[in-house]
This record gives sequence, structure tokens and C-alpha cells, in this order.
Amino acid sequence: MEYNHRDIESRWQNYWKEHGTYNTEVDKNRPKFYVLDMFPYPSGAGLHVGHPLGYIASDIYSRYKRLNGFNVLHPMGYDAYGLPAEQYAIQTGQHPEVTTVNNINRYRSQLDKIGFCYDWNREIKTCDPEYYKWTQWTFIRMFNHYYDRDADKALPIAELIEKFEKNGTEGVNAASSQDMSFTADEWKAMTDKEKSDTLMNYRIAYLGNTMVNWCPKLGTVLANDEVSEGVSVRGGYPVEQKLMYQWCLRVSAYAPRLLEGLDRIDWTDSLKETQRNWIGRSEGAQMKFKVDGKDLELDIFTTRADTIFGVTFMVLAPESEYVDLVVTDSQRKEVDEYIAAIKHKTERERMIDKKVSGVFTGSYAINPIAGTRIPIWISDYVLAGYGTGAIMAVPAHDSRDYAFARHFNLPVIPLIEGADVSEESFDAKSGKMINSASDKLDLNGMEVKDAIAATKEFIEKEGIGKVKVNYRLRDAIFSRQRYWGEPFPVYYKDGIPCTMDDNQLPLQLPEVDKYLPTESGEPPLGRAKNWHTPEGYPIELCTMPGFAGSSAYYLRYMDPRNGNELVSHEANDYWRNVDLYIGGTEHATGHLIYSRFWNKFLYDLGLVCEDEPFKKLINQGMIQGRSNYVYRIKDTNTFVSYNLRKDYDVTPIHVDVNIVSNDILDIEAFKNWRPEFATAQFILEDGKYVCGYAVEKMSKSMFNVVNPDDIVEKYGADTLRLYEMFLGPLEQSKPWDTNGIDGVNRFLKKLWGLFYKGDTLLVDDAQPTKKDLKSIHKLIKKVSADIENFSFNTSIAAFMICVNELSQQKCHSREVLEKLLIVLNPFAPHVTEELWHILGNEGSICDAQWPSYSEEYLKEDEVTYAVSFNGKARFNITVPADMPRDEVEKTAIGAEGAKKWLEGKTIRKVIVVPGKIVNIVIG
RNA sequence: GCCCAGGUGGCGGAAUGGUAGACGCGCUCGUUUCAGGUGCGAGUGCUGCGAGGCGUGCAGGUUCGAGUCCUGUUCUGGGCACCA
Repeated sequence: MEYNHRDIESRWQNYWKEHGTYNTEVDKNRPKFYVLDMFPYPSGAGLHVGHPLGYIASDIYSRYKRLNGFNVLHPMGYDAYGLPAEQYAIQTGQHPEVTTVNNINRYRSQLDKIGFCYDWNREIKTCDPEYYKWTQWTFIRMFNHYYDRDADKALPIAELIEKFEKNGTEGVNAASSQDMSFTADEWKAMTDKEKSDTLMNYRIAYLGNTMVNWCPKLGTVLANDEVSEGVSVRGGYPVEQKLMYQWCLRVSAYAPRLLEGLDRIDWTDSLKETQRNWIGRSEGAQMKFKVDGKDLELDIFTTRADTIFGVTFMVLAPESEYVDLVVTDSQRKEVDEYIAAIKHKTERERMIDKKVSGVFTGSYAINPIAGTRIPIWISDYVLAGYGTGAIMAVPAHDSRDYAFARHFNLPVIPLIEGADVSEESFDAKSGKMINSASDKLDLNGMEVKDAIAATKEFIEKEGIGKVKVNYRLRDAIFSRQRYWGEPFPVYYKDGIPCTMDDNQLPLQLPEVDKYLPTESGEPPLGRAKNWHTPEGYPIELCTMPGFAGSSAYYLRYMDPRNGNELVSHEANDYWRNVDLYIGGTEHATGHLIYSRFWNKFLYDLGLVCEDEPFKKLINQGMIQGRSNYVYRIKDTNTFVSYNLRKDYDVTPIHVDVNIVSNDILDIEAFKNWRPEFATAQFILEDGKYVCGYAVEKMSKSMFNVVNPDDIVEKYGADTLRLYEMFLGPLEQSKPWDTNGIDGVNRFLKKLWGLFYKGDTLLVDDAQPTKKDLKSIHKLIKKVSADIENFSFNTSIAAFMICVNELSQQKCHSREVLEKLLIVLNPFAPHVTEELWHILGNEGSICDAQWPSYSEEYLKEDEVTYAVSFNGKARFNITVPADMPRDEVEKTAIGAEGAKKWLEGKTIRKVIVVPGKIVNIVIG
């Protein structure tokens, strides 16, 4: 029998499906293990060969854990809401659901061909009402909770209302959009609308006027992680800043816990670092500066309180609410013009245009420690969204302040001994302080870090300010002016937002006639008929963003068909959290922050039992495309082979990589590829047309997209799986290069050859030889360790070595071969399942037991040592493996080859490295 | 500017401080075949006829011994960024 992958793979895929081999249930007698892939957004282009990389890795690990006795939860689903389906709907009028379902079906058929062990009974789609019911349900909980800083968790908003009724804001320590202060009586006197507005300051899901990233081209707002360098991540359209009344999630309240939680999870350092940067903790001081001649204090934030004596001016962000309060009448016109000009610019323009600009307000502030009178300016280099939107400028020790001071001719006072500030500022936090004394405080002579501490202590004591920690992490903007997303379970009663009752969920996405905004500029849901409650109250028109549905999907997999709860206590208590999460780095600051936030919120409510959702996370690298080129001689239809192209004036042209094999062009296929090439002529080298290549992004326009279906058809899923893993370390990005796939395919054929010669089954029950045992035990040891370390490429090398050894040793021992099959099963599930049954085993190989290895079989009879002199290896000696070290030393020194090195020298030291080297140090 | 990774043959890549280049691709030779392909066997870091010499981006250091540890430097890839 020949190795026929088509036969084998379809047969076993059907078997697994029919037998429900991979279905999973809670089983308290077995330890659980939860392996999760980041679920895909089903795009219209289908899967390319890069997508399954992480899925294959997680599949290997899942199968390995299962063979080791774990009850493995390994589900898959679809992140089904997203912009592309909606854009397509706008263009074609086709309902996004239709497109999405088609794409999902295509994904599913592609995934099925690769032989994954997903429990498809647990499949979820974020656009399924039975799924998004729980997204809406959680949103309502977020609306009805606030973050209590004293309890350090989310608490019901009713408890906050109680506090307001008793003592007003007195004693309330809660995360809020702005500081509020009122008495119980003032609270009671508020109208319902006023109370609602007040509570919005505290709710975890709240409506707020915030500066948002508005993308006019997409007609929607975007979250910070959906914008990169001033353009939208999807589509690359310009994004501008706009003040809008939007739903937001108070993610910032969780910033300290999101930061602290990183220390308890097993993620790569670089990913944790990326999150730490994104959260952006910075410890400093908030200080009050009096405005001269006005009853007003400016709050500023600084990490360099020590530089207080070098403050020569203040700067406000153009959007700062202080602006109106400090601008003098004489400066009003100039300021208004400046602010108008800034508003006109998009975020991108502001970033590209790094020219210094600003305007004087006409007012002065008083330095609370030095007592100096300093001008207050406005400039766009100060951001409204960070700190207080106002700074004290210390040009000598901050490069941005320095540039501003030089441009507007403001004084620069150096504060650190030896710092030369004639050309640039001195930003380093080191050195001895100078010029830093008044009758209140004397920092002169102190080291910078001592001066920072001393200043902080002073300002707290004097009530000038307080020590404060600031986070860069912003609240997530949660409204999208789009159709294809979860509707908000919110209606407006006399202008007051109210959430629906749980029994009204899911609030289903209504039908609309077009997927565009209405004529009056309302979101597409404004087109829906009867989009109001039975009482006639209008329902929110925005929908939720993409990350809403993907923030808790890992919980839903635990109990996907539960109609009464997001996840039952029993299921959650058993599966707990994700033990291994595999996916791309592109989600580092989006999904992976939101999910952690979402999970911590549910944890606060006692709905889940773990506060971190993903224990271990691995980022698989990206697979880039490898494009091929042909070289057309200019103005002809003649193509010249790669190595001969220098002799001609040629134009490189992308050629479809699917008609190129090992960089050799299939000329017939090329002629059929495009009509204009039908009559092409070729200048060959050695009778072949060799193509050039380049590593580029995998994309249709470069004709370098490799579809896994084609690889599966030609070589089989097992070969695809092995090859993707063999390509290199999992976490590294690498180009897809089909050259070399023959190597792993050849390996599978060799494996088959261990079992069959022609149609004769070779397997026997004879005792395995010592050598055979050694080969297989070496393999088990290596592969077990490699899988634990996610070093799959080296395991495959080990398989190749083992199969070569066994075939050389003509090993046909059932005992050895069965072990080989089990160990190989996670990598190549189809062929191993086939051979497992050929050996007469019943049931799936998945239920076998991972073999253990014994050092006993790995022992060597003889060991070869390299004998070196002063570290230079000179000759080898071979001695019995159990020879004691001092005997080995003597043998090495007495060996024939040692004579010439020892002549006239004294031996200083002899080092014996077990099994490797005898180093004789001579002098 | 700040923070991460990483530089090893023609290529992808292996190497608990212990014979650098496992394994695979490619290439060369032989063999099977009418032939091509496949299969099988041998070889393949550079240099030299050879003994040998030189080799892990560069420069130092620690060590009997460094691709691996330390210091500096340089290049490449990625992330963050008027964040006070």
C-alpha cells in the first residue's frame, strides 16, 4: 500500500466527526486544560497559509495535553462583526449577515481540511443573538456599576446613590470623569436629569463628552488602538479629533490592576512591556499655581517637581477649560485665531507638523515655591487628554519646553550643575541641583532624585499640591456610528438614558433599507422602523465596537448554549481561565487590554472565579509572502531566466507563486495564466526558467498568496502541519517558502515505509533491539521537552532522525512503532490514526497514553571524549561509559596522542566534562 | 527620543559555558531508469594539493574553554511617542 493522504485524511476526518472524538464535557475526575486560539474575523479572502500557523501550534499542544490525561477544552468560533462586511454591504446592498455567513462557511471548510481537534459543538459567532445577548447583558452591568477606589473594585451604582443621599460626595472615593463635590441636600434637590448626568460621571459604562478619533471617511469614531499614526488601522483613512457625546467604558479605573496583574501571568516580556507602555503609569506631583490678579488656580502635573525653580512659563492645551478663564481681553482675538487654526488641523497634520507654535494668554501665574511671576501660554504640544492639560514649563530640562522657549525667546534657567543648556536641554534625571533655593525650600547640592522626593514632601506639607500617579490609558470609546454591530440595550426616556430589562435581551439588530447614515446624519440604525420601546421611547442608534464581542468570548466557550447565564458557575469553576492562548501581537494593546478589563469587571461582580483571563500567552510570528518574479525584456514578449537577466534590459513582473515550484517556472501554466502570455518566448538556463524572489506581505496583488487548500490537496494536511512547524521558531516572523516542503513529505513516506513494503505489512511482535529502544526513548524525551517549550521545529528534526534510524535498523517492532505513532500524533493526526488502526488498535489514537521514556535505554556503553590542551581539542578517546572520572583523566593523559602536548610541560589542572571533553591545562 | 527582540553556511534554521552548523532545502558525485522524475548511497562552512589555518555583525573582557556570560559599539526588525 502506498501512502495516500487524500484517502486517509478524508476518512479520519469523517470518523472524528461521526464519533464526536473531540467533543468535551466537564469531567471533575480529570484535570482540565484550556487551549484557545484568537478567533478569526472571517474575511472575504479566506484563509491563507499564514493563518493556520498558530492554530496548528495550539492543536499540537491540545493533543499532547489530551494524550497526557488532561480534559482539554479547545474551541473555535468567529469574530463576526466588523467593518469589511459592512463596507461590502454599502457597496452591494447585500446584508452583512449574508456575507459573513458565507465567509464563515468558507473558513470552516478550510479549517476542517487541516484536521484540528476543535470541539465544534462549542462554536460561537459574535453576531449570533444568543451570543450577543450576553455582550449586552454585561454592558448593562457596566452601566449599573461604578468603580470604588477604597474597595478597589466595581460596586453597584445603587450603593453610590445611597452614599449621595446620606453624605453627598463626602467620603466617596470613586473613579470619575471629573471631580464632583455636593452635599446630600444638593443631591436630593437635583432633577432626575441632573442626577442621571451626575451618575454618568461614575458609571463604568457611561455617556460622556469626549475627544474622539473621528474618521469622516468611515463615518464613525475609532478607539485609540484602531488608529495608528493619525490614520485608521482599517483602510488607512485620516482621523481627526472631535468632541462627541459617546458611550465609553471606564477602563482607566482598572489601570492599576491591569498593570499589577501583568506580574502574575506568563506572557512574553515584550508583550507585557507593550502593555505597560500603553497603560503608561507615571508618578509625579499635581501642583497648584495661582493666577496673578484672579481668583483662580491652575492645576498642573509634573514628574519633575525638583525643577520648580526653573519654571519660566506655563503652557495650557488649546482645548483646556482654563483657556477661557485666563485669556485677557487684549489677547482674546489672537488666542481665538490660534485655537481655530489648531482645530482645523487633523491629528495627523498636527503630528507631521512639528513646528513650534503657541500664543500668549496675557495672564501670569505665581510660582508657589519660588514666588516668581511667569507668563501663561497656549500651545498644541500640551495635550488636553493627559494629566490636567496644563504644565509648568522648565525649558532647561525638557526638550519640548526648550524648543518653545527658544522660539518665543523665553528665559532658560539651568538647575543642574555642569549642564550646558546653550544648545539643547538637559533631560537626564541626574546631577547636583543649583539655582534652586528660596526662603521656603532649598534644594541646592542635592542629587536630582533626592530633590524630587524633597519637593514632593514639601508640597504635600504646604498644601501646594499632592503626589499623584497618572496613567496614559484612556477610557475606551464604545459607540460606533455603524450598522453591523451589537445594538446598545439602551433607550432614552425624556432624554435620560435607561438600560433595558434582562428579559428584553437579546435586543436584536433591526433590518434597515440601506447601511448608510440617514440624510440627517444619524447612524444607520436611524433608518430602522419601529426602533423604539413598546412605550415609544427611542432606542440608542449607535452600535458597539468590534472588541465588545471579543472581550469575553473565552468565557462563553465554557458554556456556549446556556440560555440563562453568560457562563454557569459550575462550568466556570471547572474551566476557570485559559491556560494557553495563542495569537498575533497585533492585539497587544486592543483586545488583550479590553479582555483583561472585561474579565476583571466580571470578577468584581463574582461572576467569574479568576481575575486574569489568559494565564500563558504565546504570540505566533507572522508569515510573510514570498513573491516570485519573471523578467520580461522591454518592449517584447520574451522572458529571460533569473541568472541571465543582467544581459538584457528587463522589467520584473510578479508571477503567481502557485505556478512556480522551487523557483522554477511552470512554463505551460504561465502561458495559460494570462492571455497576453500565451505566445510568450523564453530564454532558459539549463533548460529551465528560474524566477527571482522577494519577501513581501502576502497579498493578492503580488500573486504570492498560498492557499492551504492547495497544499492539502497536493501534499496532505499532515505535511502542511509538519511543514508550518518546521519553518522555524513559532514566535518568529518568517516568509512562506514552499521550497523544502518535499522534505517533510518525504519523511511521512519514510514513516509509511516502516510499516509497509509494497502491500506487505512489516510489523512484528518481536522484542525490539537495544538500538531501537534507544532511538524511540531518545525521541520521546526530546519531543516531550520540545512541546512543553513550544519548540516544534526541533521536534520534527527529532522525528526525522528517529525514523531514519529505525528504518536503517529495519525495526518493525510493534511496541516501538506504536510509541512512535503516539508521539507523532499531535503533529500528524491523520496518518498516525490510520497506522494505529492498521496495527489493529480499536478507538481513536487520541485516547492512547503518552509514552514515558526511561533513561535506562538512553545510556551509552562507551563514551567518546575529546581531549583538549588549553581548550584546543586535539584527539578523541573512547572509554566505557561507567568509567570514573579520575580513570578518564589518567586514560587521557596516558594516551598515545597526549605525548607531544605534554612534553616538557607541567599539568596544572584536568577538567572532565561528563560525556564530552577532557581538558588538560598545561603550562 | 524611549522600550523590546535579533545578527550563525548558498537558504530556513540547530547548539544546559564543553567537538559550531543538528534537521531540512539547494548543490555535487555515484546508483536505479530507455530517458525525465522518483528512490537509494556518498559528499557539501571558508581557505589550502596537503599537514594545517580561519570561522557565529564589530571591539574589548571574564574563563582551562564563549555563538552562549559581561562592557561598549554597529546594523536589522518590531512596539511606543509632543504623555510633562
